[in-house]
Amino acid sequence: MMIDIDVLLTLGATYKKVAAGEVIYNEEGLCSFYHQLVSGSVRWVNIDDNGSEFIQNIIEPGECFGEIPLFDDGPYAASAIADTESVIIRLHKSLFHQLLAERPDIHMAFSKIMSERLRFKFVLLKELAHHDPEKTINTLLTYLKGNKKNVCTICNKVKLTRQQIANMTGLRVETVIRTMRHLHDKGELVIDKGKVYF
Amino acid sequence: MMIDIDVLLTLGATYKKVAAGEVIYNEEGLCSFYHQLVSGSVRWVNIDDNGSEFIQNIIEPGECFGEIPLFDDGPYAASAIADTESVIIRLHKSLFHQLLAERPDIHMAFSKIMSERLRFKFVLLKELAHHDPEKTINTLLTYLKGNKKNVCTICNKVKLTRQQIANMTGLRVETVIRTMRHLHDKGELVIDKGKVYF
DNA sequence: ATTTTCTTGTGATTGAAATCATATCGGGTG
DNA sequence: CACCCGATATGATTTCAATCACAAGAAAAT
Repeated sequence: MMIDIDVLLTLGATYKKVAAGEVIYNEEGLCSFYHQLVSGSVRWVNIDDNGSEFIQNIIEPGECFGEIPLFDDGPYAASAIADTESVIIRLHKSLFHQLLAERPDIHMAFSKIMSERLRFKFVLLKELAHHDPEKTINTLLTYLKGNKKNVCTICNKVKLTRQQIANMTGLRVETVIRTMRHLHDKGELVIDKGKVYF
Repeated sequence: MMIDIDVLLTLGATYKKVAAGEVIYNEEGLCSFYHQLVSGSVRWVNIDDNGSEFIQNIIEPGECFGEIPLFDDGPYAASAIADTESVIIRLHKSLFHQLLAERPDIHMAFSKIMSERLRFKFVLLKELAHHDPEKTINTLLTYLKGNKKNVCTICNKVKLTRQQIANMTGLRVETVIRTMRHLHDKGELVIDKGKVYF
């Protein structure tokens, strides 16, 4: 859990319900709110001219998102789109800064989150630069597993569609499918009803 | 300038001189210090099994580096190597945290730096995923120019070797050379004595 | 229940960057 | 000054992911 919901509500944060597929904010837009996901699923994506998506992050309940412009005052670095019907809680930027000033412990927790996200980018960037699909996918899945991100609530394994893996790595679906078959043959993962469990 | 040097010295920070090529700390190593570059140049790199380097960042005087593990308590995400003879100033991790607690303004400035670095990773990651060398190089150089990073002190243009660009983008030198010749022919940059000015 | 859409799946072809080879240039060093 | 090394330069070849084409299964929408 990022920031306690009661704390946010006390300061005047408001709930917002978004439908599946709804755009919460757009890349390049200006930012006036701190966002935290209460329930559902939100993906953080860059969409290019041909409509293809690069997934920067898949946000789970309790996590914040869109935090970059809260500090550097630039535009949003990526769009946020609801994967499923979701509830988010929003706090106005100025109140958010007030909160950080009053609660150094929350500010520190925030710095930790930013560090973790930066570390994830370091890892993935290094891996993408190597142009080795098998290593890239393996590193991504291992990282997610180690950080309990995008894990199936029932079986405790990382659960992503191959399309999502493709969109997180810049590889094509076909390449991901073929590469994962390799990993599957080596017994490093389970494919059940088409879905990947790592 | 990141943190005022006098503030650091008052808290007990110490100077350290490193020779060109010297490794300041190694990837995967544990972190006990806040690092800030006083003079010289430091590159922040991942080195793979075959010895090829991926440059995460080229640090200039006044900037901090190696800050990720200060917050998430993991190992260093990359190695720091001095490009030229450099002077760094180091503050013990515990004292650094004490400083942040005492000086919310410094903590906030730090959050801003982290945001900017995270944003840079977002931009580059999205670009690498597209597999378009010309766009990747153009985006990298435009970003650096916009943020006045790695800019020539005399002519105010971004100044990098093509090898460095290759190491920052995961492209091969030959590809960068060929691509930049294109950009040069289009008049978008200047090549002088082999060096690139954008 | 049926249509539509998204995802998986697989083979054939292509294209662009990686790789290999080799040479030259320029800065720094002993 | 001569030497060396890193960076630039360029052509030839290779390789492997992208692309194309097409099919079928699963899930969501109507």
